[in-house]
Amino acid sequence: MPRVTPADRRDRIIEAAREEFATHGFALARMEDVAKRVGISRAALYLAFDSKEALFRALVSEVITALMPTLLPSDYGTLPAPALLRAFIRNAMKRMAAPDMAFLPRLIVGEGRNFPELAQFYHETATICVLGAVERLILHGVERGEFACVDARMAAHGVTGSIVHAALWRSVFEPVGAEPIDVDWLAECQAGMVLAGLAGG
Amino acid sequence: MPRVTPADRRDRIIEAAREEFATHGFALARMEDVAKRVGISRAALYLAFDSKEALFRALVSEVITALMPTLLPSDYGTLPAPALLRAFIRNAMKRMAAPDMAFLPRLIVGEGRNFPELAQFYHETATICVLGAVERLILHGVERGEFACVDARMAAHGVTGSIVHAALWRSVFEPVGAEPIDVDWLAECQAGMVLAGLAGG
Amino acid sequence: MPRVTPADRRDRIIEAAREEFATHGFALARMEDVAKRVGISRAALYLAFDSKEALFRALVSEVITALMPTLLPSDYGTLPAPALLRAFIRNAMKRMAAPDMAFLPRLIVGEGRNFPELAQFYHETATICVLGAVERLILHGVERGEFACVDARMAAHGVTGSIVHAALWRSVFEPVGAEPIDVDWLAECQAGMVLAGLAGG
Amino acid sequence: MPRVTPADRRDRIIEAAREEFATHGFALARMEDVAKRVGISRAALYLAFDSKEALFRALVSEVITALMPTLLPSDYGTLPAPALLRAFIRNAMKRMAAPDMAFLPRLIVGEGRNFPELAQFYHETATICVLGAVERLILHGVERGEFACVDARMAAHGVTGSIVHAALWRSVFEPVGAEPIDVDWLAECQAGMVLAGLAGG
DNA sequence: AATGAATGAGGTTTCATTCAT
DNA sequence: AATGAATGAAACCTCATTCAT
Repeated sequence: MPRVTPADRRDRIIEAAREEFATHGFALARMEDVAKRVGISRAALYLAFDSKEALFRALVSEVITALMPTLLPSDYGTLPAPALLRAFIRNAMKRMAAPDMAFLPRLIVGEGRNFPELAQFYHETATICVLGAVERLILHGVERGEFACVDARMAAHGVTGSIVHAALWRSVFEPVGAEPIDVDWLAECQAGMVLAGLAGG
Repeated sequence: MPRVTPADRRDRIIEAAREEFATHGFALARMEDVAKRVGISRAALYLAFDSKEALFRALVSEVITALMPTLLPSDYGTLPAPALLRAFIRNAMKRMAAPDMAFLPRLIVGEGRNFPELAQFYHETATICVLGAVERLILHGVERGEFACVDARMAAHGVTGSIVHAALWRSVFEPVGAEPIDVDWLAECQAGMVLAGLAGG
Repeated sequence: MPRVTPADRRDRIIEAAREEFATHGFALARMEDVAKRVGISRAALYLAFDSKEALFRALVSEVITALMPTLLPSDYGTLPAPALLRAFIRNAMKRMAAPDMAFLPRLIVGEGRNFPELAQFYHETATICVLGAVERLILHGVERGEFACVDARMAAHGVTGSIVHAALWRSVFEPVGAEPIDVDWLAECQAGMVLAGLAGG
Repeated sequence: MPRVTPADRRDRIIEAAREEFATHGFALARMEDVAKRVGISRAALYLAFDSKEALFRALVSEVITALMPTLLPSDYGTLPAPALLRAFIRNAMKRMAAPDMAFLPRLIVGEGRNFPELAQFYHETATICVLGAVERLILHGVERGEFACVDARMAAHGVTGSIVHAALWRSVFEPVGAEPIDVDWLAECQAGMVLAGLAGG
């Protein structure tokens, strides 16, 4: 039983890749820097991944896969829809804006044109999924008479948009001097606005 | 009287650069492709711009500069604040999501780490400016009793966030198969939600 | 009768070329800088000279041609050979080490490999000529019994070597901090040494 | 135990660089030609040296460093000063005029303006050092009554000048048809002249 | 499994030179 | 006669990737 399993090695490489790709983007990240960060040789990277692209894809996939379960509300029934929605917004915004996650939308946005299948994967796995969950949550509230009848899809866009906005703000603008936002408070305000919009007339 | 003035040439180069940088990002865009698109030699590019970076900066600056005046509401007094805000959201979202503009936030997000001064310029020139204008618009409405007293800054974040969201959706996800959004209708819904949130209790 | 004749123009270009080639050497001198120095366009240079090489050749030839008459002793008969030799050394060393001339051996030495015909021209026109003149002067002295019988050629090498040495010292080493030499005094000492060597046993 | 150690490789590159830089000077030498001469790829050069400049600097430094110990007289005491001086001139002139060394002053003179720190290094490490050694040797002879009291510094200039002269002659003018000089004989004659100059009157 | 060494492909940039005006 | 604008031909350098050991 080896001390360092191949899977461990893979994970350590991906961890290093996260830092490098997050900092420099795909094109400007250097395999050498990834290797240095792991403490192995450049050539050893190619024992675990076929190419720079493959590593990038693996990173993005893994991050998305790890992110999703922590994002979605686990249960739609036990709480009133407004409380559920508020909780989701607070949680998701906090998750997405966390330093180890905020780079993801930045990377997807930045490299989407060069890696369409990644953009697609992100879109299908993350965006669609969250969007759908929020939409269902809203429809669920509508059914139960807790929300007025509105275009649930568009309302969901509003929710996800504000979450991504928080992540991008953190990861793109705060490093260049933007006034930091209080994510909890922003979540609170967004939730208030959305809920007001969803409140029956 | 020359057929092609230097300024014309500069503009044509920037136009070509827009396509290339928008498609490939900074690092993967090739000066040769820009030149080909203009129909001139690579060396001729360097008559107008000192370097690839300089061209990129010029492009971004120019787009931001051209964008701003068309984004902001020109007059805060003649209409009721709710109508004004609704009009702003509709107009700005349409502008930002237009095919020739939606690439901008994508580029800023994607290259912000490598060109911090551009991210900063965008942030200070565009984001702050729009954010401030929306905030003032809301405060203006609050003063006139048309809006309830809320955290105007956070509300403004919600507005700008939804605008950027629309642009990114268009420019990042629709090309990889995302369900197209009806920007007008999204604007309508977002405006409804925001206005509901701002409506006095 | 034009204010600026073509010949004037040619001279002004050569003057500018002297500065640029002297400062940067052939390869690193830029035609644009020459043009700027003259106050004309790059293209105008090509009305006067076929190419950068042609300009360089013209410059070197002209400088050599201008230098020679001022270098050689004009008359071998009126003075005793030792006085003549001393006067030659003093004069020639001063001429060659002057700021507007010291660059010449530097250029010849530096570019000789890339411009063999210039090295050859310099060698035949300047070196051989001076060497021969000094040799004849010495032989003249030997004939008149003023000098001992030595290898006049080798003695002449010593004379010209010290002259070139002074020019290179000035132009290569003084700019990087070498202790400045007093050319007059160096000439005096060299002359003393040479004359001692030539003094009959 | 590798067949080719990194140090070997470095040396082979420097050897190749010597040929190319000696032939073409810094600016016109091509890295590709250096690589070809070594029999490796251009990129491999950059494993050993950071840049063309770095390679050039390394070459010059190395040659200077290798040259110096072989140039200076090792012992000032055992021989009469005149014999010592004569031996030094013969040895140094032969060393400097050797085909693998004569290019050095040529390179320093040619590139000194573009690489001032190399000119300075050469001046401080080689020129000053040799000049000083000769000066001390002369003063030593003066103390012992073997030389007349003259300006030892100027006399030393005469000695070093003639040595450089021989190297430049070999490396610049002989390739373009100059009459070859017999270095041994030239050394003999120069030594004779200098010693005559130094001889007490 | 791991790496030091090597490379090929490619990109930016510079500059002498030309040409239409 | 003069030039602004344009270009083609390099040259340096980088880096993902491979391979012998």
